[in-house]
Amino acid sequence: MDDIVRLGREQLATVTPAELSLRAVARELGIVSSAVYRYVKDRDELLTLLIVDAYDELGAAVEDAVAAAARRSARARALVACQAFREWSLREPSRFALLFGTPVPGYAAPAERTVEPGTRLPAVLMALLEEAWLAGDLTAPTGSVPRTVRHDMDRIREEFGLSAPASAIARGLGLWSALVGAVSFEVFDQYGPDTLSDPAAFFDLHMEAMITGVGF
Amino acid sequence: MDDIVRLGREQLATVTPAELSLRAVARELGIVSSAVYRYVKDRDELLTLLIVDAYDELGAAVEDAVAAAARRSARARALVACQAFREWSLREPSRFALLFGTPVPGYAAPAERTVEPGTRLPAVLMALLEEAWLAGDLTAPTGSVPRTVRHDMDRIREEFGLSAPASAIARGLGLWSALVGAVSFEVFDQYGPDTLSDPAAFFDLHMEAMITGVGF
DNA sequence: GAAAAGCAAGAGCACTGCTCACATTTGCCA
DNA sequence: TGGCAAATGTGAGCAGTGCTCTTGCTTTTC
Repeated sequence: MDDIVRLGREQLATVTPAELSLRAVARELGIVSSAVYRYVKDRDELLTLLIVDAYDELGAAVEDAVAAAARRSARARALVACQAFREWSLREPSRFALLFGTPVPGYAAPAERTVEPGTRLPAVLMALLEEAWLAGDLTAPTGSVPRTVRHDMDRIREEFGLSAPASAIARGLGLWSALVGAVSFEVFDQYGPDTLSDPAAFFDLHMEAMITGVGF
Repeated sequence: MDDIVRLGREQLATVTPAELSLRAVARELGIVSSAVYRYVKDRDELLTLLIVDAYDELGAAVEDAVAAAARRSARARALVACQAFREWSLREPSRFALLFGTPVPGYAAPAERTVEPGTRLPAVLMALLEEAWLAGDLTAPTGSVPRTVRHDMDRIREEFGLSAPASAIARGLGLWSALVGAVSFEVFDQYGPDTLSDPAAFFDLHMEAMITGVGF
């Protein structure tokens, strides 16, 4: 099992999720293709394993980076988290695609196995937001929040035990999607060719603006 | 040729770009698979055609929406553009994935055919930004812009003939990536299941915040 | 030592992209 | 109208994919 996941992960280094091949895994394992089905029900099953694997590694990378900056401000650590996210993603483009790119065809990730590791990342951002809020370092955004949205944000507050106001949570969620968008642009080469000579600097600038927008 | 593109587009309504099948197109065309190669060099060639097709339709949808709101402020029209982008994407998830999702395996879009239609969208945002700037309705963000980024932004300014300052251009580009990120989250179901009961309201709230952040 | 699991093999099905030699149809020009 | 060349369609074939099923071997368990 470990070998299968490992080989799958290795294959993702050179190949996009959609073309991940069970037969290739079997080949490298020195085993006939059908034998793999002893251990893994499906190609989808392998994908799920790899998704969880990637979420875990990415989550650990971000958490470690944040922990290593423990003495800095919540705002600074939020930027650190974004940078760690970006760096992991650029290092592992295919695994990033697995998590945040086009979902593979008929595959629907089983919620009970992927939601928990998948929330780990936004949870880091939310924890920093909460910390800043409790320390009085977060200025809640002005402007009203629609009732429906407020309701959803309140549910999130409850679920994660947050005391920051709904408007701030909404901004945090926005930051999360913007972060993925920015990284996705880089990994998938969405900026035109040669428009950014120093993508890291642009990313930092953009993310600092986003973080400021959240109220940090 | 038109039939091939049309059938490809229809196929993309039910299937992701990675599993777009030339044979299926041939089948629905009542033609043997190899005959398609008379008209289309490659599967990649068909993908390119569909990409251009999708960019054009999406670009037109956004431009039309903005034009239909011609009497409103630049800021309001920026939100309209974002909403039009979102709506088209939710209506055409596979084509959105074709443009902004995981790039298909070995395929590299030929720049000379896709860059121009692809810049049409950010161009809309930039035009609104420029308009607001010229009207004095745009407050340029404070804070310094790193030299490398400034240089890149200046090149963009020149290319598009913009007079807005580099810092504003950078914010605009950030808005563009954040927009794609937000829509991608919805189309690809990245928010957890049932976290947003009213995604449209959340999107509007988020985008208004982003647009404010740009300085509109 | 025998029965019962666990594991691997290999054939086979339906699908994909793509190539190539061959047949047919079409349109144009003398 | 006849003929010819270009355009178009055919079908077989190669290499690859996911997946299933039957067969056989090996290891564990009783």
